[in-house]
Amino acid sequence: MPELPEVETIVRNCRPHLEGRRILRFKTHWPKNTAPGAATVARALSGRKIVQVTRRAKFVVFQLDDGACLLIHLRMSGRLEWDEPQSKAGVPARPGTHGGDGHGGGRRGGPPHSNGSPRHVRAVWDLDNGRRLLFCDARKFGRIRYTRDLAAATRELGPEPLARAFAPACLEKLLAARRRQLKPLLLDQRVIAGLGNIYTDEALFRAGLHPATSSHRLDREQVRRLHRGIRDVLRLAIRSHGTTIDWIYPGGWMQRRLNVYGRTGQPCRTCGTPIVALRIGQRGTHICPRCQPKR
DNA sequence: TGGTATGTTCCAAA
DNA sequence: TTTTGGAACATACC
Repeated sequence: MPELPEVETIVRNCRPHLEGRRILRFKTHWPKNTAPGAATVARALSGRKIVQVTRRAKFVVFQLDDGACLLIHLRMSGRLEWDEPQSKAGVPARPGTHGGDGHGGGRRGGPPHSNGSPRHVRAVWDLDNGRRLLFCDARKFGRIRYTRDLAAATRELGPEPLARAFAPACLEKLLAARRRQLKPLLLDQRVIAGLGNIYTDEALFRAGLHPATSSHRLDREQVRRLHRGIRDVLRLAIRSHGTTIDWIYPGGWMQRRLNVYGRTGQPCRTCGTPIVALRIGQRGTHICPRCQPKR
């Protein structure tokens, strides 16, 4: 699912269409994943204006005109889409009677829009300009959370790796405070917020570090390279509008620039050694065994 | 059919 | 106490 660069791209894309809009109605078809409860959130959002759309870690954040916030986490397969209200023939958009499950047609191939009707719709925002924003999520792992206290809701998250304040010394401190393998450490949102499986592998490759290295054993130069690797790969991915691997996230082209993720068996772009797939911390992990030697 | 999946969380074991 | 491994969540794709 989307990591920091994909979420950032989504936020930038929908920002001009959402900021200043008023929410007429919010309806979730998957109350289990809506906190603190479908009815409460629907009531709280009704009539509110979206004043700002931002990102924190992998959360899309709608800041509302009463100071409250709506946090959307896409997890593995969530997407934000637009449901265009009227077809040219004046036929109203199909409401999708129950749970928004796939309406038969357009089953084979193609993006969810091939049939004109998005699949797996879990929540809907009706806006004051007649447009409808949809939260679609095949796997139902996504989460929508309403809060009056954004700081409290995001208190557990680590620093933003692209923030100015995130200096090499900051990373050094985070790494030295624990003795964990680098890969699961970097994936831990409480340590650093926003990295996922793709960009963790890519950052470690750029730093020339093996993903199973213990975090407290890096010297200052290695920390500096990792810091650089994280920031460079995230910035390049944002410029590339994220990584498109499968049907879940369209529109990006970072996949052409990946060095190790998804390149098992292909030659390393630096040294030609075939890329190897490992399992570390239950996650598929990709390395160049020559550029990222173990210790 | 079985294995895998861009994520997070909870629990048990080391 | 900290770290690691496994399972669970629910579905689609190869």
